[in-house]
Amino acid sequence: METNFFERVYEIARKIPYGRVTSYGAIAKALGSGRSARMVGWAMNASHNFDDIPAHRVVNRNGLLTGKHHFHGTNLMQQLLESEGIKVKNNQIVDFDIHFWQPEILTEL
DNA sequence: AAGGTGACCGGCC
DNA sequence: TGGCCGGCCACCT
Repeated sequence: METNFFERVYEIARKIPYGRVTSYGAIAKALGSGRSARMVGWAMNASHNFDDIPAHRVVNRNGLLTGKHHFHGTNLMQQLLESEGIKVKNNQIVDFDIHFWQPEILTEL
């Protein structure tokens, strides 16, 4: 078992419904460590090795597309979100609280 | 083996 | 109002 942490993050990321978004902190909280949001972000960094990870649905608590710079295209992330019916304005998700989806808390795995 | 980094978050000044 | 700092934990050099 190497880096099960990644799999846990991916497990939740994959559960993000279509047209919904979540924050790193929310995923971190789902993992049981609400303050380890950085790890979530880092895990998403490795998500490039997996095509099943909708990293574009994961943004920071501000609903800002902080990780868009890591995508292949500069505005690819925004296009993907808009493609799912999510409006993005100035690199920020409009009505983020509405589209926000909180993953189920994984008490144990 | 130790130190630095990171797609964050929350609090403090 | 906004900028700075600490915390958190895994990965990389």
